[in-house]
Amino acid sequence: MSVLNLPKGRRLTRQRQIMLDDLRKRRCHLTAAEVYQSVKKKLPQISLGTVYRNLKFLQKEGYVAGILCNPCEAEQFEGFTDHCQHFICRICKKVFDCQKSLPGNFKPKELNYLKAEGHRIEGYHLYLTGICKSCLKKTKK
Amino acid sequence: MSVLNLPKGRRLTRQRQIMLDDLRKRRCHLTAAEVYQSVKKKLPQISLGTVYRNLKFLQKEGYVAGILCNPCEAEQFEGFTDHCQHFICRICKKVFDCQKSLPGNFKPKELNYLKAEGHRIEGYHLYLTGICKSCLKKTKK
DNA sequence: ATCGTTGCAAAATATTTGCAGTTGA
DNA sequence: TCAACTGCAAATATTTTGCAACGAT
Repeated sequence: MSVLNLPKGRRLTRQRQIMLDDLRKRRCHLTAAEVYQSVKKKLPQISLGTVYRNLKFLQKEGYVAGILCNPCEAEQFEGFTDHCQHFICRICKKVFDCQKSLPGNFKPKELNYLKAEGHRIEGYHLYLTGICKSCLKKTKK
Repeated sequence: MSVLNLPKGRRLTRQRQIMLDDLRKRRCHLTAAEVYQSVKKKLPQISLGTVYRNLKFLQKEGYVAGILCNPCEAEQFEGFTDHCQHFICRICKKVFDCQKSLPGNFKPKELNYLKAEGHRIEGYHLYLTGICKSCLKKTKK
């Protein structure tokens, strides 16, 4: 169970709790429709509208990571906001998670520049782009 | 004028040329609708369908950078594929270009890992996330 | 002349929204 | 209690597609 610290007035509903838990547990990138399908198992009554509304809400509050989606078809969500490293094939659109592949996380000290400008940096997403092994093979044929 | 090196059979049309030039000249992130509006100045007859088709085409060929869009509303395109560094405010969705801010480009030697796996890495996008100065001010109120 | 590309318009998808009923704090 | 939510369904917005005409090689 993830803990949410919501601003005064906003409510922690079952729908939000389950959506967030689900996103975090699955550790992958989901479109709104996929989140809907997934969450429906525990909340058969939930509506797509609610999923959209809550994704925006969680995103605004910083609980759900941006959307990402490089050459991906649809907007996607994931349950982590701090940092992520991905490799995305521009041909097949497949996303390879590099979290474990890359030794050590990217900690750019250049961030100090942005901090000095007065922004608050909370995390980052690194998207490496190119062509994956499998698509390279097909191209060469 | 950007030079395109298209695969045999594919054509370099005025529409594609102008779209690419425009995307590169503007050096910013545009939705398909924005590209359409922008390109229309030079090509009043162009249709939205063509813009969508060509964005996908240019993207697949590697001429137009992925889509990006972190906490952005709609899919966005930009004219560079090699590397980009952005800071995105999760509240107002504004995108700050860090290209000039960050001294030196991010050249992760960890990329060797992916190369060893057989993938071809062509570029990267770094998205720093957080809350911008202006939104921070409003929050504190 | 051929065949990839285009504009147009319709179809398919995806996202947002109004509203009346529900529910968390 | 009661304003913040939700489900539902209708309204919008976005993206894709079929097709006949066009145009680059």
